[in-house]
Formats: sequence, C-alpha cells, structure tokens
Amino acid sequence: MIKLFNTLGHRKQIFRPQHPERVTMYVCGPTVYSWPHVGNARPAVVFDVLYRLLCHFYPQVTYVRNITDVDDKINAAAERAQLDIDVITRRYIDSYHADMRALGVAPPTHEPRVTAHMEEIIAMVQRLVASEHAYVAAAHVLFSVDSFPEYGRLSSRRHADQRAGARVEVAPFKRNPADFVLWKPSTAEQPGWDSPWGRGRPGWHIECSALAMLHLGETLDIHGGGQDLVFPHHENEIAQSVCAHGGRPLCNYWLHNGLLRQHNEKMSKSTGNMRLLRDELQCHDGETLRYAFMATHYRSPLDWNDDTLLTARRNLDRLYGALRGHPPVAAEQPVAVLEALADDLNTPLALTRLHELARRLKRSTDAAKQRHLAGTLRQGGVLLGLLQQDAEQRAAMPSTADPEQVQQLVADRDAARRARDFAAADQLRDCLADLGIAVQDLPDGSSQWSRHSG
RNA sequence: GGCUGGGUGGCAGAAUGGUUAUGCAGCGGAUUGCAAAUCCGUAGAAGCCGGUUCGAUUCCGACCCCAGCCUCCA
Repeated sequence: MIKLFNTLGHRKQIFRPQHPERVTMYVCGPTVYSWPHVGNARPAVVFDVLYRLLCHFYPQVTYVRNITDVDDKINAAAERAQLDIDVITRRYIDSYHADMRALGVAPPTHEPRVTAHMEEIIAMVQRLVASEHAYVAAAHVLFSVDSFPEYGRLSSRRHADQRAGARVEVAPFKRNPADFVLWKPSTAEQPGWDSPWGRGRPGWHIECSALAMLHLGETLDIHGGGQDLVFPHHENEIAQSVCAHGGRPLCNYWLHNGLLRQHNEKMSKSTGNMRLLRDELQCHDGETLRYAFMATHYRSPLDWNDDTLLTARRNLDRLYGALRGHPPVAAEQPVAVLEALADDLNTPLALTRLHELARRLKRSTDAAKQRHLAGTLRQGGVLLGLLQQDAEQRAAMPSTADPEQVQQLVADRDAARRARDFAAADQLRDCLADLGIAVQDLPDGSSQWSRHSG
C-alpha cells in the first residue's frame, strides 16, 4: 500500500490507481533553452524513485516525461548564440540525457517532444474554441478562465483575490486578466505551424495537456512536477484538459517536489544562483548528487551547497565501505526500506534503514550473515537507485592517480611493513596521500586503499 | 492584500501523546608499529506563550520568525 501527499486536498492519501494493475504517471520535463541545472534534476530523481516503487507494486507502469522544445526562451537563446533553434534544442536535450544517466535516472516510457505533436495540440485548442472555453482575439487564442468555475482549486486561489498582472503586463485583448494563451501568432523568423488561426505556435501550458492525453488518456493517476508549477502551469493544464474532455478530471493524484535553495536563498534563474549539473558532475559523481537529493524529503525545500554534497559523499562512502569485500549475491528487498518509500516517498528514512543495515553488516562476525546483509543492503539500494557500483572500483574511481603507480606504491609499502621498516612504510603512505590516496591496513597484513574522502 | 509550507541537538534530517532516530562532526574507549577504517560507549534538541492531558517535541489556539507563490522558473 502506497500513501502519497496529494496537492489536490493537501493531505496524504492511500494511492489507488484507476486500474488495479496499471498506473499512469506524467511528469513535466525540461524546457530546453539552457544547460540543465540541479533544479531540473530534483523532480527527475524524485519521480524516478516513485517510478521504481510503482514498478515494484504494479505490473504495468507507463511514465511520460515530456521535453518542451518550443518556447520563446529557446528562440531568444538561439538568437543570442546565432544558431539554429534545432542546434540549441539538440544540444540541451543531449546534455539533459547525459546528466540524467549520470544521476541514475531511468528513461521514462515515453519522452515526447512538443514539436512532434503539433496536430494534437491544434486539435485540442480547436475543441476548446468550439466549446467556447476559448476565444480568438488579436490572432491569439485564449482560454477563458471564467468558463471554468473550478479554476484555482489546485492552488487554493480565488482569482478575484489575486493581484492580476503583479509581475507582467496584462495584454489588452484579454477578457479576464487571468486568461492565458493557448496559441499565438509567429512572425516570419519565429518558428510556426499552420493552424486555423494562422501560422503560429502554442502557448506554454497546452503541450502537457495534449501530450498527456496522447499517451495516457483523459485521466492520469499521477501528475508530478516542481512546486513552482502548481500555479499557473498545472492550474491551467487542469482547466484546459477538463474543459476539452467533457468535465472528466485530468488527474487524481498531484505531486509536487519542493524547490532548491542555496544558503537559504531561493535558487532560480532570476537570482542567478543556479548550479548546473555539468558543473556539479565535474566535482562529484552522479550517485553523490542522487544521494543528496534523497537525503531530504521531496516536499521540503532543499538547501544545495558545498556542505550538502560533502555530507552526501561521506554518507555514501560509509554505505559503500560496508559493501567492500562482499560481492553481490541474490537477496530479497528490505521491507523497512520499502515501507519508508511507500509512506509518501520518505527517502531520508529509507536511507536511515540502509545505514542500519550497514551497521549490522559491519558489526557482524558471521560470514554467512554478512553475505546476506550485504545482499539486502544492495537490494535496498536498487529501490533507491544507489549502491549498484562495484564497491572496490568506486573506492578508487574518482582518483586522477595512475593506477599502476598506486598499486606499486601500495605493494612496496606492504613489503616495508612486513619487514617492519615502519619509517619507509610511513614515507610511502605520505607519497600516496600526495596522490590523493588513503591506505588502510587490514588485520591480515594486507592493505586496502581508496581515494581521500573529503 | 490573498494563498501555501516550515521553525528539532554543532550540521544535515526523520519518526513519534510516555520508550535509542539515523548519518556527519565532538568526546572517551577498543583495535593499530603509528594511522585510517571499524566497533563499543557518551554528551547534546525541539522559536515563544497559553490550553487539552496523568503526561506534549508530537494535539489545539495566539504570537514571533523564516521560505515560497499570486501568470519567467523544475
């Protein structure tokens, strides 16, 4: 039994999919106009963990995460760089895929691109115009929020109370300032598609409604995204989809991950303190980043700074340290980890369970028990997308030192120790330390080495 | 002005109406040629004021403070 916190209703609920064996999930993917940042990665990781959990409980899980490759920010980026739009979007899509791979994020079932589905988008807009939920004004098609009494329910807002146009100018042709664009005209230089309203391009929200419908049908089980999308993006998606589908709901369980901060300041484009994944991956392995995302509950804000990553790295090293010397064996998945995840994706508690397994493993002196605990620990890691690397390889991996040189120095030092020439042994240890290598002597006279942690 | 979260030990961060969170860092010990790693032990906590209760960090109310949203954002 899985419990999830539903933004629609603001409470934890028992998750019941429409079909007992099938689950549909849609998550808002990136708009590809710049290098992917850590804020893009949080929902990807969070919903990857949910995807793994759902696959554990349900035989058929269909997961759709779109790529928005039509957007004015993309046009602006292309113009700035004096490059074709396709070159820009291709570059950032490739980068997104590479970063997701590094983070251990499994590909979704479908990853539709908006440009590949203009027909579906235009058809949906047509339906909304025909049913008078949308109107044409100044070559734009706008959704009329007054035609949808439920507008504002997801975000608990009555739009009469809002400061309309608090940060943007209200277009003069809107009937209600809260009305939003479904379709807008393109100039000759801008990307555009022929439509009943002339050559143009879709507004921001319609693509998710159309793509969700295309792959998953009218009503989804789960829809996810960042908390910043609750309003207006998801509110608008609901309005469009419900009105286009005869009043049937767009989704039953709305999930939203918390946003990132840096030193208690919000991390965002406007404050200019975004950290890019490609930069973070220069200094840390993807699994460390993944651990950092999971060390805080997904709905809480996450303060992302150097200390966050250092702590994640040390914690992860501890888990891998417990696995050293224990090759993978078949084992069952730890119930305690599963239970933590099933309770609204409590990843911090799940990690605690992993640490408890690691402690029991290190404490045990019984070889059979150790094998079993190591297997269980790795299985717990499978649920979280962690601990699947070879523990020995990982201990050495991020070092820039020449492996043969390291092996030679370690062997020399072992020999010196056997000869009880401790002065020479200590000197060799200093040499290794300069290369970023820490040596640990084992009880049997041999030694084990790893890169310095921290 | 409206709306939404949250304030837990040095740090990060969960659970919980009474009992050890966990990890990192600290301290003491074991181990070690010395270390490291590891193990054992140990200290340290709930913004503030009321209320409910035999008992509240946990429930209720007020206050203070922090963060986010009100059509750029994951």
